[in-house]
Amino acid sequence: MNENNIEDKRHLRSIKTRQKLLEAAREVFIKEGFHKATITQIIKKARVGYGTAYVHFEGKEDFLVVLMENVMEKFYEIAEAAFLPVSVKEAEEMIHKQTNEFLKMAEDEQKMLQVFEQAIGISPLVSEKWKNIREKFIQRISEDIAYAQRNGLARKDVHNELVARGWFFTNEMYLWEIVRNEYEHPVEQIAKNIASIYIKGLYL
Amino acid sequence: MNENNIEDKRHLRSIKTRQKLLEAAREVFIKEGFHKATITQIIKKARVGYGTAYVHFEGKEDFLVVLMENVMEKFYEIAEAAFLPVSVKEAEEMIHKQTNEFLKMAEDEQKMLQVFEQAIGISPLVSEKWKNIREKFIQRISEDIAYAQRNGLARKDVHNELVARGWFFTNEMYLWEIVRNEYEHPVEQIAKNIASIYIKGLYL
DNA sequence: AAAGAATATGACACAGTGTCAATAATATAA
DNA sequence: TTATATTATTGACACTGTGTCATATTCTTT
Repeated sequence: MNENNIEDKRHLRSIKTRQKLLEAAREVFIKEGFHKATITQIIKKARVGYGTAYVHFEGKEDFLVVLMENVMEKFYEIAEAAFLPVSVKEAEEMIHKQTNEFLKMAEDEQKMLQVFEQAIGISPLVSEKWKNIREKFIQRISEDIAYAQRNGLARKDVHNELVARGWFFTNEMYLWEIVRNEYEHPVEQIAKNIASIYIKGLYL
Repeated sequence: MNENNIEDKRHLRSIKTRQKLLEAAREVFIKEGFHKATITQIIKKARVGYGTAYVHFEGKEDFLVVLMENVMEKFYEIAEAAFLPVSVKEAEEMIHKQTNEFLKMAEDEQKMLQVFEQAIGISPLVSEKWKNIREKFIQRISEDIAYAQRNGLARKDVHNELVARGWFFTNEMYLWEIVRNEYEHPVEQIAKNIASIYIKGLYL
C-alpha cells in the first residue's frame, strides 16, 4: 500500500491517541490550571500509558501550545480586518467594533485564556506565542494610524507605533481582566469608554 | 535578660541567617528567574542548611514576597503623589511627570521586576501583591479624573474609573516592556506620546 | 555546670519529569 | 499462512525538587 495511506490502521490509532491526549489535556488544564496540571493526570484521563504522552508531545508546554493554535487563529482574524476609513466618523465605528470583538474573545475563550495567561509567565514558548499575537495587532494598528495621518484624519505630532502600542495595551489588559473575571462592567461599556478617549486623543 | 533583647546572641544569629538567605535568594532569583530558582541553590549560596530556609520562609514564593516589599514601597510613593491641578496645562505637566517616574521605575528595578513578572503567573500570593499596586494607582487616577471633571477641566461623558483603568494599563504594559528590554525608544519619548493622547482625549 | 529554650540541620518521604529498553499491534514479503 | 519489518505504546527507572521532622547545636538562665 502507499506510504501515507489514511486506511493505515496504525496511523489511525496514532492519530486517535493524540486526539485523546489533547482532549484530556484541555480538560486537565482548565480544571487545574497550567502550573498544577501534570502529565500523569492527562494520561490517566486519556487512558494511555505515561510514555505515550512524550511520543506525541514534548512536554506540558507543548500540549498547551498546540491547544492554543485554534484560539490564535481567531485573534489573527480580528487583527487582519481591513481598516481604511475615509472619515473620522468611519474610523470611530471601525475602532469601536474592533475593540468590541477583541474583548468578546476574552469572554468566549475565557477558560483557555486563563490557562494561557498562567503559562506565559512560565514557558518561553507560550510567551513567544502571545508576543506574536500582540505584535501582529500592534503592527496593524500602527499602519492604520499612519494611514489616517497621511489622509489628514489624525494628528501628525505623535509617533504612530508608540501610540499603537499604548492603545493595544489598554485593550490587552482589559482582555486579561475579563479573563480573570475581575471586571464589573459589560464589555460594551468598556469598549465605548476606552475607544472614546483614544479617538478624541488621536483623531482630528 | 529581657525578652526582646537585641543583645541576645541567638536572636542576632537568627536575624543574620535570615539576612543571608534573603541576599542569596535575591541573587539566585535574578540569575535563574523565579521558575528555575531552587531552595537548594539559595541555601548553598547562603551557606546554611536546607531546613533553615523553611524556618525563616514558607517557601520560594515567600522569599520573593519579602524581597518585593521594598520595591512596592516605591510604587506606592508614586501612586500617592498629590494631584490637584487648577488648569489643563498644569494637569498635563503632572501627568507627564508621573508617567515618567513610573516608567523610570521599570529601569531602576528591572532585575527584580523581571522575577516578579514571572512569579505573578505562578504564585497567587505574588499576583495579589501586584494587584494591590495596580488598584492603588487606578483608584488614585480615578479620583484625579473625577476632580478634573468636577472642575470643568475634563470631559464628563466618560466613566472615570474605566478610563483610569485603561490609562494605567497602557502605563503598566509599557513598564513590562521596559522590564523585558523589549523597547527601542527612550522612556522620555514613550511617556510623551502616550500622555499626549490621553490628555487630548480626556481634557478639554 | 546542668537544665531549658531557641535555632539550625540534613535525611526522608513524596511528587513530578523525561528516557528508554521491552512489548504489542499492524503491515509487508516470502 | 507464516516470518519479518515497521510503527506505536508502555511503565519502570533515574533524576530533580519540595516540605517535614527528629535530632544536634548554640546560647541563656538558674
